[in-house]
Amino acid sequence: MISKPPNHALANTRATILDLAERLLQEKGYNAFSYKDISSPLGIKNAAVHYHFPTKTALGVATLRRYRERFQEYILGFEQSDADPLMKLNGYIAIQIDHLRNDYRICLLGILEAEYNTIPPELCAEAQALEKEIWFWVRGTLAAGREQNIFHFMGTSEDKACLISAALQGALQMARTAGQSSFFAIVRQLKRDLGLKE
Amino acid sequence: MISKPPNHALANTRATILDLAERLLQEKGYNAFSYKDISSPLGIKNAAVHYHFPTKTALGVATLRRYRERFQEYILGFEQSDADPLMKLNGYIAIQIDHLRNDYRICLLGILEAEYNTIPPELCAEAQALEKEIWFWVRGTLAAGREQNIFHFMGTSEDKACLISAALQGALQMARTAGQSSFFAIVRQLKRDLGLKE
DNA sequence: TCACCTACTTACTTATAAGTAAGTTAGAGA
DNA sequence: TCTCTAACTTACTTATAAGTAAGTAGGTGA
Repeated sequence: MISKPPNHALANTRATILDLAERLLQEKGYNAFSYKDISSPLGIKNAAVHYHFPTKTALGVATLRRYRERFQEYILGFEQSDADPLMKLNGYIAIQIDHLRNDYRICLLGILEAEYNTIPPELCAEAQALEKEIWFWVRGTLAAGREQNIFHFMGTSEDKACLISAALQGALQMARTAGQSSFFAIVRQLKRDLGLKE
Repeated sequence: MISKPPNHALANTRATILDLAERLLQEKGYNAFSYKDISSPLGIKNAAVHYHFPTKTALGVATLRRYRERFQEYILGFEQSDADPLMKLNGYIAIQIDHLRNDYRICLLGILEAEYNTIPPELCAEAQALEKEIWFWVRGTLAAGREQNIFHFMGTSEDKACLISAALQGALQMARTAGQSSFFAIVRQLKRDLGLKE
């Protein structure tokens, strides 16, 4: 028989730690959060976090891995439903809006790249992988949308995918100093520059 | 008579500290650099840095202030020479390329916004001011360029200025994981989307 | 020449971080 | 019932950070 996980203070401590770590990364960055920021709100001790994730590096890698898996599931959901490229793009933008509305969180790639020279190499590798995956999917979505006459733009879908990814990443950061309206200004303009109606 | 500054180890320690602080901010961020990162390469002691800048907050604010002043001088230089809007935009892009080529530095606004929830409020205020100044200048440049039939785009110059600022900020960060080519892809696409010839 | 100021150094304090070793407890399986 | 293990806690260690108080050296002005 498969043994059930023992039920202590939390139903699933490991997953709850990852939830918090992800939020802390997006709100404060890798360098600015500590084990105390995780243990204290969960009502456990620092060493309990170390039990699940021996090092901060391991915690960071696990957080990124899970995020990447979620992203893969998300885009797989799009493939299964027959969403058109505009719906896909809007879905991607909706994720960012969700971050914005949740205490001005930013894209994980944003902080990892900003802190790139100070984080463990394992995290750099995860960031590179995530960057590639997102770019690849956006590129494909743009190419399909142009073929279906939904998007209209000059240049390659490769370049356009870089621009849109970078702009949205920058937009979430900019919102912290310039307010949420600047984020929506950027989304508006990105859509105009894809030849979409207002 | 105005007394000359005494000449000790460095010609101008204060300015040298600010130079280093600026570089450290762009390369590692506010949270990831310490007084040792400044004192050690300058061959002085931590306390000497504290002599010039009593707190890290004060050092951060002074660094940002000087950066803002330099930006003002830079755009003033454009007004005095009669540069056209395209030359101005290219000048702005050239600054970013310079950052990129100098050890993948990123825009100061980029790290400050990424670390926004963890830095002293005085620095947040400086970041807001810088953001406003840059946006205002880009907006004006875009509006002038459109009037002179140099730039072509849909929507307001306000929105377009947000997009271009955010995209370039994101582009420098993205280059850290995706390489320098991704930065130049974004610049290419931004120019295409302004109706500029390749 | 003497007192003073600028630009430091020496030698600390306090706080917080990551990480570890050893002990504890509750349930699950044999 | 007994033992084993997962999931912790307690109690540390070590490193590094920001910041400070007191002392010093060398040039300056009266």
